[in-house]
Amino acid sequence: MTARPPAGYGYVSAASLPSVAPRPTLRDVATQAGVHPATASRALNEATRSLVRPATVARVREVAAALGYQVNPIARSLKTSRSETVGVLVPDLTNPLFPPIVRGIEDALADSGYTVLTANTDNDPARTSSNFAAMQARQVDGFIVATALLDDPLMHDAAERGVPMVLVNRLTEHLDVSAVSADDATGIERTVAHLVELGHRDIAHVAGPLRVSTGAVRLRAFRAAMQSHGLRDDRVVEAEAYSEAAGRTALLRLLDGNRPTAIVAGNDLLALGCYDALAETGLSCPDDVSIVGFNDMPFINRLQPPLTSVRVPQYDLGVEAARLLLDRLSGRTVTPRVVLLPVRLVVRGSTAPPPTVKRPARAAG
Amino acid sequence: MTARPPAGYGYVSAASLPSVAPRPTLRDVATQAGVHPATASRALNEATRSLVRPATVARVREVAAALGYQVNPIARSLKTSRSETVGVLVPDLTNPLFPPIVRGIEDALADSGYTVLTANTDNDPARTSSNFAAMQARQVDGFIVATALLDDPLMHDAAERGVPMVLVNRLTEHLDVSAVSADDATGIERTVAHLVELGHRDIAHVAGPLRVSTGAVRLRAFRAAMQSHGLRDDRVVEAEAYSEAAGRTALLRLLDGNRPTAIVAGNDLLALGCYDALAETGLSCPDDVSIVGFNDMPFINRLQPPLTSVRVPQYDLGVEAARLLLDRLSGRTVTPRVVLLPVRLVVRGSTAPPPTVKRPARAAG
DNA sequence: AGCGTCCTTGCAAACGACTGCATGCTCGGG
DNA sequence: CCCGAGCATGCAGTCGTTTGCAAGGACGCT
Repeated sequence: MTARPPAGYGYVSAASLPSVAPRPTLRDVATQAGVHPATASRALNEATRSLVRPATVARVREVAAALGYQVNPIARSLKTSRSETVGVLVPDLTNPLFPPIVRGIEDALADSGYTVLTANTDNDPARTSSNFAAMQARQVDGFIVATALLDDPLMHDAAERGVPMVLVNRLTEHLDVSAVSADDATGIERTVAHLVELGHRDIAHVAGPLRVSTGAVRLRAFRAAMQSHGLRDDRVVEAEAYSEAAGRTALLRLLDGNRPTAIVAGNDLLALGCYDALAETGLSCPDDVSIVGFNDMPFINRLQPPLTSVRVPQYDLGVEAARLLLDRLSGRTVTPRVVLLPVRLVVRGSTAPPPTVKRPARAAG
Repeated sequence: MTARPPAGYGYVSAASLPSVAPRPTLRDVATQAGVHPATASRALNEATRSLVRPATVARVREVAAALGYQVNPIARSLKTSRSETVGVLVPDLTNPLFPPIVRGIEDALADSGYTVLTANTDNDPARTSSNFAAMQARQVDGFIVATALLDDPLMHDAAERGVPMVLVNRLTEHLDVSAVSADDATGIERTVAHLVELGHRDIAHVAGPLRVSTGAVRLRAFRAAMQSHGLRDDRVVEAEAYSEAAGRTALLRLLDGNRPTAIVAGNDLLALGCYDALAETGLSCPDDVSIVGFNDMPFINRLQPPLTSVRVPQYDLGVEAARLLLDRLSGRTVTPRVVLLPVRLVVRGSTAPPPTVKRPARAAG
């Protein structure tokens, strides 16, 4: 075996091409500035800069700039065991709920020099565990978690050990961690109020999976709201997942009995599924049944009919989560906080007064 | 100042709690297995395993498993100057085109043990540069770039220096890098053929920005297709961006003259903008004007009317890009390749035969 | 029986930055 | 004029792995 340069990098003898100049190291800067690497390090480092004579600082920084020096985050991480990187775990980036959140996180973190490692868990325990472990191994300084499963032992342990962690759009009662979420309860409350105002009395709820915190929270809010209006709060069916298919199935099950005049769907995807179910049953929205979604996904205003939905400030959710984490990382805040962001009911074409023909005993007019 | 443990990690005196066991290091494994760290390293490392006696390998691996040892990627990176990490640059994760691509990339890379660093550039040169630099500093092994701007000097230099890089959904002629893209030309060709078959002759193109490669490619394809049918190929207006607003503006400009019976939009967002413009002008789609989009975004089948569009296999685009990059990183392939993935025209309600009233001289029937 | 050759393993030097400690210098006060 | 304090800087070890080199042992062959 003859010695070979590593393949793939267009390696050439130094004579022929201006061979790729290796990135300058701290030592290069130091030498060129006529100081010891330690001094250069201190001069370049915000926190230790005060230990170095201003003139020296200036000289070092000049040289560094001239050489285009950038610290090697890897070497730094090895020594400091921090990485200026945070891990973001989402179930599925393809779900329109998450991109704005992730975007908000990235924007907010980038301002502080952090970068983001993302992974999709599909809410699958195995994937969650392995992704989480991989991120921990890469020394991420903290986590932002939008995944449902907090039962993951790895994650649970980590949280209890005090690994910085913020939950987005998911709450937990078992664990003492910061979380930021939309004010789902108020959203549901307004939704119910809106429907009641339109004249609905038979209102059903197609709930998201109850093992997911949003599913449980919204169901509870639905019950509370219905009770406060003195209405039956037990017309509820749980969807198996937050998906169109699950929404369709759930509503079909519900329509089997005597049908409600309005449906509060656990989220927009479920609402879309409800559209399908209604279409299959020959019912019309909103003439026969009104439907309200949750999240106000992009383009949902262009559906037929445009969906009334609760707008969740997803981007801000991400930004706020990032802030919480940054506070935690900087040591400013240590006690977990829960932040609820306000929501807004956006009324569109999918909600209308109930059909009066519903009570055939009365006059049809 | 009394010495203080670093804040925020629930630090306690070693006696009171089972203090957080630091992750075992290679040295721990070695000691416990009664070998030198170097041997342990070789035993644990796929590529060097053959240098170690099988019995020793087994012993080391057992101990490693028992201790729950995982290599420290940071230390490894420092030594090998590779990071098992790739950088992904997208303009905006919030644009529904990109999540599936990113997801495909992540899934394909995860299988090979790579993790993904993502950043949004907004197609802004400054953001692009700084993100790119930050990723390079973090020793990413390669890049997958979905951003329009290849003029970025940093990126351009990097590409020429042979930094592994794959373009997604963007092509370039100035640079010799691998790229994977949808077969846009064929998509447009099929679109035009479909419209012609329906009876359309006056077909216009609302093109995406021409400085973006997809904009240019699709325009060229449109011209070619029209010519091949012997039709006028100059009814074209360029949108300033791939956005609904730009699509609306562009079409309004176009409708000023005598109007076409069908519109080929540069992508779905532009098509949505066209919907708006038609609505404002009191025209109906598809009765007065047919519209075709590009990309087949999620939920676009639920619009009013459901949009005929060219389906692009976005997820596969991401997977393929990841594969190309992996090939490159493993040194198997060094010559750049361009991969075009097949597309499919999905016909829905936004396309119909042209209104016959258009030629008032003829019979109205 | 001796010697050469693998094969297996150990040694130690990196990779690049950070940091506790030591050192040398300057300056001021008595 | 001397000494101590304090500031600025240098020294060297360290983080956890990888890897070229060398050494030791076992084995086969003559």
